[in-house]
Amino acid sequence: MTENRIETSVKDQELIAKRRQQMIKGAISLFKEKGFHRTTTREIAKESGFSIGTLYEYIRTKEDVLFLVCDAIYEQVRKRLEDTIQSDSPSIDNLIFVVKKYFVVMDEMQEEVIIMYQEVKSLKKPAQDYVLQKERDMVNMLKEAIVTCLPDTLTELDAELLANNIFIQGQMWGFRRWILQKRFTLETYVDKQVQFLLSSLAK
Amino acid sequence: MTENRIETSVKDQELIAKRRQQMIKGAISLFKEKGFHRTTTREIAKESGFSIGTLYEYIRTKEDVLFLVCDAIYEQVRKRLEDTIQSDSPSIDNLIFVVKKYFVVMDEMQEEVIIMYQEVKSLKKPAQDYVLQKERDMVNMLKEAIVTCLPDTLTELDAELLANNIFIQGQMWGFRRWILQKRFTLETYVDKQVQFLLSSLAK
Amino acid sequence: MTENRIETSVKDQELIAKRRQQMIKGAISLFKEKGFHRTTTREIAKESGFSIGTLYEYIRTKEDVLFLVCDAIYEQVRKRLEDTIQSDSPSIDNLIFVVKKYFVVMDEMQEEVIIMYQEVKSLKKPAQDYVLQKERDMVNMLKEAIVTCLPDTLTELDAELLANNIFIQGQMWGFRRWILQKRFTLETYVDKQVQFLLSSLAK
Amino acid sequence: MTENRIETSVKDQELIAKRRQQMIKGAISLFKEKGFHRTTTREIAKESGFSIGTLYEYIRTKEDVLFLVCDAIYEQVRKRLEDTIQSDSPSIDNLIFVVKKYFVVMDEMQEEVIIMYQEVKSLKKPAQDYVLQKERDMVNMLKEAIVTCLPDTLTELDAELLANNIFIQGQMWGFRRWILQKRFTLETYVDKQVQFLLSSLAK
DNA sequence: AATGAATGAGTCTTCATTCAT
DNA sequence: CATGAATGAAGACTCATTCAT
Repeated sequence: MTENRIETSVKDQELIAKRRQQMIKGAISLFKEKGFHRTTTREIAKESGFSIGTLYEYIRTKEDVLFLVCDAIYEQVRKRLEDTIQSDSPSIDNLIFVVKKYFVVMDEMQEEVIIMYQEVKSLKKPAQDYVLQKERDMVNMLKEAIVTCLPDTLTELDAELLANNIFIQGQMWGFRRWILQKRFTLETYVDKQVQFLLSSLAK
Repeated sequence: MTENRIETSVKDQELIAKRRQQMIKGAISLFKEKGFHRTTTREIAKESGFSIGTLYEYIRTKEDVLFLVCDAIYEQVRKRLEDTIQSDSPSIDNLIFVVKKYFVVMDEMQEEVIIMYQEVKSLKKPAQDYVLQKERDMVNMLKEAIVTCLPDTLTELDAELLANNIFIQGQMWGFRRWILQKRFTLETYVDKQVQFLLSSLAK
Repeated sequence: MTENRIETSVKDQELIAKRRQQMIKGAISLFKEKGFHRTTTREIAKESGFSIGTLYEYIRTKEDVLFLVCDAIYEQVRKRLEDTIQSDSPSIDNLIFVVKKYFVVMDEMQEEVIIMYQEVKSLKKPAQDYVLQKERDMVNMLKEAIVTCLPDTLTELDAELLANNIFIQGQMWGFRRWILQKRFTLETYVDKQVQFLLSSLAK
Repeated sequence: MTENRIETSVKDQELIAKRRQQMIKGAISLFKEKGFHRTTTREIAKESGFSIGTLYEYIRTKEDVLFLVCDAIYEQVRKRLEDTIQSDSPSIDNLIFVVKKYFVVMDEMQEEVIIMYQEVKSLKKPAQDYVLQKERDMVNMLKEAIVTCLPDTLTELDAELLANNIFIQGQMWGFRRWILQKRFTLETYVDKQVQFLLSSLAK
């Protein structure tokens, strides 16, 4: 579930959801452009369409905004991954399909991923833990897909490492675009990575 | 050569080198702890062992410190990688040796790598370009090692992607230690990665 | 109208006018005492009756304060000169009246004039041009008064120079008080200057 | 005599004179460009051709430089005025000659005069008094010239005011060049001022 | 006498946060 | 609930001055 722990002066839950949606959208757009530290709360308020006073009705500190943003991004990635994975017919082809889909999602969410990579460490420990747990969950989803599609082929640990590698390779497509996207199209990148993967799995 | 582009009020080149060394050391220690944005110039000066005025005799802006730090870190990684790679007997075993050594270097420089990942984007475009070029250079070194050790096995592009993957996996060992180092020792991590790698290369 | 070009974070126009009034008053008082460069923004804020943060809600840079001050002073002089000049019965006596009135105004605004003389050059070119134009306007007002009251007596150029001389003599009464006010009362100064003026005009 | 009151660590009087000459020249050049407050002691040292350490061997504080500069400028004006005035044949024509010459000097020393006008008030009281006394002396020289050339025509006080007016008009030629030099050449300015002067003296 | 590296008090400016309306 | 003016702690950077060499 999306985070609820952040205190509010406002009672109306629907309103809170709405305002936070605006806020997250505005903030992401700004964080993409200038990063968390260089973005001011005033700018966030403005971009979100309300006043600085109103902003503080829905959060307690600036860091809350970052938390909300991180949470929202992870949630989005997770949902899209989840939709892809709920496959009924486990097979290698299915795994390939899942991986490819994951890379496409990562391609579409490049900027968001960059935010995560750079700013998560600005969160205080508890919030960071909360967010990183979501990342663990996602890696786990990949791992489950691997295990399901390739039973008896890999040890738990191998599956885990593989899931991690895939997960990272997806993120890096956006994070290291300055080097990767100069030399590869998304398609060739995906194809080649999948090919490496498969051949490493063949006995 | 380490970067010289940053303006100084001081003329004595040796002194500049010495003071900057102090500065970089102090700054890295602080950046590890609290990141670039949360570290003040005064703290950097103090940690470096001189006054704020002296700090500014050797740099122009706070960002210069970050640049110096990034430059120094890359340089260090590059040097260690270079030392490892200059092998005379190209072979698969040699490649494995290089890769393993690279992982060890990354293990020893975890904190520094984290700084790079999080703060490089805080540099202005030209400085960022300069630093990222160093990263490209390093990936290239790995690629050359691959091509040399495995001639006729891979296309240029394949070698490049492989180099990238290895490079990233090394970095991630430190960057994602919260997930990886909970489940793997350095040794098992390295072994398994190398194993995946090799099997993907076997014809 | 008084200058509006300076950016504000505050929207309420009335409040802006009020706060700027406070600010100008406070700043003039400080500039009189220690000059622009030796006055800190904090002092200006305090003297104006609000915090440093509030000060910066109404200006962008310290120089803005100087501009506001210069503008306000010129505006005040101009207004008082304007009130005096709108005469319906042009005559030598009327001119004399205007000149004498101008000297009185200059006497009352000695300190302000000193500020202008010393600090206008600290403004950046565009602001300086804007302010100096006001001075040209005022000289022109005097020139018009001369031409109107003494038609056919002087060439344009002569009138202009005369206007300049009068203008300067007025300002110098305050600016050079350390020499003039030791030897003259305002009254004798004015009388004598007017007398020189008249006799130089007599054919 | 040029000022001697400023303390020095150096003994060699000739050297002091030489270094101060360099210093004054350098400082004037800088003050013309950016004013006293915006010029740093480092810049002064550099422009003077020696190090910051050496600069402080010949002065005690930055204000000392300003004092030296002001003193030097006044001394220069005074000397040139003095040279002109020592006339043996007092007459109206002689007075006219002196006045015209004074205007020419002022034309040649415009920038220096501007410095004086703007910065003298930055001196502390005693230094300021010392410098302003020089100005009084010069006005007095003009007054003496007037009285000598036009005996029995004017009262002391009238002569004094006249001297002041002339003195100021000379200074203003440079100080207000943005308005005067747009409309007058030096020649017409001088001619017209003299003409006004004379006609005001004719009985 | 000359040098220039070191110092740190002082300056302008920003921005997260509060609170009266 | 919404607004936006007010606050002041904190931060980057400058520069006059000193002093060891």
